[in-house]
Amino acid sequence: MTRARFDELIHAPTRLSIVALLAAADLAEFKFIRDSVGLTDSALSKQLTTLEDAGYVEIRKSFVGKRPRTSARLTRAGRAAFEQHVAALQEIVAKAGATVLPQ
Amino acid sequence: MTRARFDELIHAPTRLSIVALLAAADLAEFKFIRDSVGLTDSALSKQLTTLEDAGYVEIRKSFVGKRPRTSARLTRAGRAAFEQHVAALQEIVAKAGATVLPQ
DNA sequence: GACAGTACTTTCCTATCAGGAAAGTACTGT
DNA sequence: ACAGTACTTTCCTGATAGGAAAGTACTGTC
Repeated sequence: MTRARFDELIHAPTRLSIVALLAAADLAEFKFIRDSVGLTDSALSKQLTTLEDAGYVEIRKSFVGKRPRTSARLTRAGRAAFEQHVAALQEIVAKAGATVLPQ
Repeated sequence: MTRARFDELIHAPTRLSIVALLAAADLAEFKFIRDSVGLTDSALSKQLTTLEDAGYVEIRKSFVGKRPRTSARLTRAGRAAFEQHVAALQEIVAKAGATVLPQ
């Protein structure tokens, strides 16, 4: 069972979207994330750096043909932090009459 | 079924705690909330005002003997907003492999 | 009657943070 | 040479949170 730990870094709305997206998508491209969460390039770049600095996200630079392509994926720590945060939300919310269950 | 609507006002960590507490407790006293969420008087007072201004919380001033006592409770709108926000969290999180279910 | 105490509320201030715009980097393609 | 792609970094602004302290309005005590 994943223990509950509220994570302010993950909780922030845009980062929650990003992390949940990465948790679902495994590996996601910069533009796909940007469009999914509705940010500008600069804003997403900074959020990804924040997540990378926290050790939650790994940034992969590769080439598609000759064009650079940046992708992101959750690290093991990032996935654990996300799961723990969801568990923390569950604890908060469960008392109020709803449940957050890991599948 | 409650429709999903992400609510930034409710999402902020301390207000999420306050609203979830009120959703569970029905009517809660100032000091109880303050100690539960770990805020100073001033910080809690401001958060309650914010929630009241949003129409999510009703502040009740009463007397216990001669001493003033402030209590808070969710309004119907506040409860609905909380439930919709939980549903929005479910939508975000569900894609990632977990579920938020209303009970 | 002055002063301490209770129960908050409001004001003041600081620190943080988020996001857009614009400029910068590095390379590709015409 | 110049435009374009794909970001990254810098600059700036606006919003917010929270503590400290002062303010308000009573109550209770010496």
